[in-house]
Amino acid sequence: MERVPLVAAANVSERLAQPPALAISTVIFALRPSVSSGRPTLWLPLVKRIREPFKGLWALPGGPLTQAESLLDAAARNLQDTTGLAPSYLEQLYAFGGLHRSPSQRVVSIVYWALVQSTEAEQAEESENVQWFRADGLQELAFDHNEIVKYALWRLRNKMEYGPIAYHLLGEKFTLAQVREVYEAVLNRSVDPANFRRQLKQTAGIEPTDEFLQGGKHRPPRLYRYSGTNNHLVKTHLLEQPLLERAGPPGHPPPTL
Amino acid sequence: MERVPLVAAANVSERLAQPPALAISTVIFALRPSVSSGRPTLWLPLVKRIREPFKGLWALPGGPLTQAESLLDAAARNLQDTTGLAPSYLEQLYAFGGLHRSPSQRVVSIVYWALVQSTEAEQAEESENVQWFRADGLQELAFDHNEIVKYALWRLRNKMEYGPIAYHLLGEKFTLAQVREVYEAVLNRSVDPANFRRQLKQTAGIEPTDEFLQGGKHRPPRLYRYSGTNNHLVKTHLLEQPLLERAGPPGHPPPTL
DNA sequence: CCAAAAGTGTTACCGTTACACCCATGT
DNA sequence: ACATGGGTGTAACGGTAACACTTTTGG
Repeated sequence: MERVPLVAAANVSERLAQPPALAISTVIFALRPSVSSGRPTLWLPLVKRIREPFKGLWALPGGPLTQAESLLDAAARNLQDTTGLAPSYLEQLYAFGGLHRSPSQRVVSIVYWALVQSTEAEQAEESENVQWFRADGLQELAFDHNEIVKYALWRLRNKMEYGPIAYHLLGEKFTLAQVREVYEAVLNRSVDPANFRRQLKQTAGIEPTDEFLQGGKHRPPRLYRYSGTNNHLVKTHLLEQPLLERAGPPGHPPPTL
Repeated sequence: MERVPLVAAANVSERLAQPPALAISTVIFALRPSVSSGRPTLWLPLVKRIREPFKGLWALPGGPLTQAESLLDAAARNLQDTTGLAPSYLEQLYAFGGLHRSPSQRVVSIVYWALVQSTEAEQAEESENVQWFRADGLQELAFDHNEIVKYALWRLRNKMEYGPIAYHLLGEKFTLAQVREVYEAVLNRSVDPANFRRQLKQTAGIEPTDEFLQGGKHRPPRLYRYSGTNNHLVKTHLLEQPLLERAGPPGHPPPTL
């Protein structure tokens, strides 16, 4: 929400003299069962604009950056404000600073993206002005937010292919099949269960528990736990380059809006 | 409640009311022959601070974001301003927004990183207040700029392992051995010439010319040309996820300063 | 006993790595 | 001729993909 104190009837020269406004927005992903198939799919919460510009359209949660907050804190806070949830993973996506992103004023948005555990996501608040939508096939959003979501999705998919982040969409304990479902949902392709299992077991940070998931129709699968630094929420630390995390910035940063 | 000496006579509440300042900085890489070995190594230009804070220390080139510029334009401009050069590659690195990056004022810096062709880099301007330094083993810099450079280096190295960016450090035409030298210089390890050659030839976007580099002591190597979208300088385009560019955001974003 | 998911074993495939070898040129 | 980097051939290695197979549960 690039809401900015409308600068009343500011004349042009005055507007030019002012620095660009700075806002934080967040793309929040969570898994929810699809209405049709019941299988998990990606959803995200949006906020309805209650004033111009783009009044009535849906937009990413966000707000101005206040003096006392770091960028990360600001992102976490507006995640909390809109959904009532705490992120399981939170990372900077990109800074969007095109000249005409907002018709009324020059705004630079620093956008974060977050993953929320599915167990918590069920309790997420909804209201008249906050609703969840399927991440694919979104309607037209305010500002350049369609592009931003598209880019966030690309990042999520890209990262899921090599990084240990799928767990952040699940609860504390999970079966390997559930992890596989996450991959299939996010990457939108089927994955061989046998090979997938082996790859996961090689991956450090994923530990078997003594528990098994009961209540299924078949052989009860073992539950696992993710023991990677749980603070993936906050300080992704000081530039050690981990083995698995190939990473690198977006091969393609998004259009320079 | 730390006392901040600067900011003239601004009282605290006034400072809190102001939005954080927004600045653009750029980490500019170019290859220059090492003084000792003569082999190419990574260098970058820094600017000496002529006022507080950190007066006398070296810092990344940068400045405030003006109303009329996109983020990318601003980065390109201050690259031009400090070195007199045009970037061959330019990409957003990260937005740094920690609370105490600058002692006097809250500043959010959106940092870009750039590659400059070695042919041009030779003509780069130097002066009392602008000098080039070897990218590794830098002295203490102003602000959090040591961290930023460290992160930019990590990104460069990471990207070089899978992306077609080495060419941006060379001239228009180059031998495969020169490309290999770039890899060796940046990644700091030796690369098998035979295998490297084959990998490059598979890579799309690199085309042989009819010319050969004369004047060497041995068999003249063929010259090649990079025909990838040359606008890698500017619009890295609309989110097509290319095959080679695995990419994904920094596995680890830098410390949230 | 049967269906279906959990979990294991095995093999083919493919890209990378290591390194032996030939080619072309200046001295 | 010979030293040296340019350039090609080839075989071992390692990770992934495909898929047959065994195990364990509920019905």
